[in-house]
Amino acid sequence: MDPWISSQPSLSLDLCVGLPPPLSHHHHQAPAAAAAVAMVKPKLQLVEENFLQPLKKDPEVAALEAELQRMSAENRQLSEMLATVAAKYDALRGQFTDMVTAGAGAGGGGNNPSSASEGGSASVSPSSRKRKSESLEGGSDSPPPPPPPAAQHHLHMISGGGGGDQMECTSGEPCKRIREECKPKISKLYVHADPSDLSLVVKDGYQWRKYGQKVTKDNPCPRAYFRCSFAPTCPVKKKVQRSAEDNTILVATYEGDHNHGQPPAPAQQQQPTSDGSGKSSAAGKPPHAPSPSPPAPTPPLALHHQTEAVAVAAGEELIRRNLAEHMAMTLTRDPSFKAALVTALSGRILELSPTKD
DNA sequence: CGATTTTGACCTGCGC
DNA sequence: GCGCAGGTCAAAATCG
Repeated sequence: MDPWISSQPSLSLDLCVGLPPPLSHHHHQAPAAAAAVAMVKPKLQLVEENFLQPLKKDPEVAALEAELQRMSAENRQLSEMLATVAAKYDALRGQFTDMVTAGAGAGGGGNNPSSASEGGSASVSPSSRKRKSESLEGGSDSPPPPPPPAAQHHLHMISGGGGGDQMECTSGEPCKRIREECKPKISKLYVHADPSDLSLVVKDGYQWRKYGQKVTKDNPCPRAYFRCSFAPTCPVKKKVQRSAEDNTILVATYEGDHNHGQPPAPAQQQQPTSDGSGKSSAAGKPPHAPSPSPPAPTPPLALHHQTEAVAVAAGEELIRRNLAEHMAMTLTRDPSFKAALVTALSGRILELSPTKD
């Protein structure tokens, strides 16, 4: 089992009913899970407020303690269930990793069926972008683009390295080769998204402005084109498209390099805005910033020169976040879990109700 | 009313 | 040269 899971406060199912809430720092670790659990939080707070009041009678205290013990037992049960689920997930993840590794070894770079089309389009776009770059920025020899500091539930991140593995052209076409070399670095993110969520929004901490959408040939799902709107001169572009094979996977392709720091709004809360409207959910724009603290001293710029190993490490972190959110969503969507929770809480509320005596 | 999204038209590169 | 497909533009629509 993944030790990380058991260390996550928001995943330990430690509801702490009746106790001062350990509202600690898990916002930084598993914001999505915290957000999901927040659905039941108001009820908990209601209970807590009553519980923190001076206790009236000893029998009542005894009853509450008994109830607390019962809840604790239930909590332990749920924790065990979670451990089992996590173990199964770990096994599946191992299998998935093996499959990906095997696929990469055989395909030589194309580990995703959709990556063929992505790569194909990427090989076309630079030329058109080149003509633009001639007029816009005078040959920015900016460093290779960074994998953006993704703060969402990413499944996989691949730092494409526009210069690296895509330079396999041996047909001896100098012009083509030069074009390839001028190509901005491309990195891909594989993001797990709710299939019902029709919006092609990948919240990665940056502000994006959508400037186009296109249905591509080999994928019925439209591809959305985004531009970094935080800085007018930022050359970074992003393409987001659902995987043709798995509708729950969003493939985000980043091109270019941010020439600015990360916007102040952290992409921490990834409330699944699965309203399908895709309207007011500005692309990549976090709904609101929970902490008014100023932006960190431009971590993205620091990340720009990270090695691929770091990118992989970030991918691991993202996988964990993804797991956290997925589990939280699964739990909160489980009717039996909700029913049990509501039963326990309503019983407690009735017990503490002033109209009781 | 300004910012953002939508969407059809246009441009460009590539393969045949 | 032609057609196709991807990428971008820009006017209209929409939202806060």
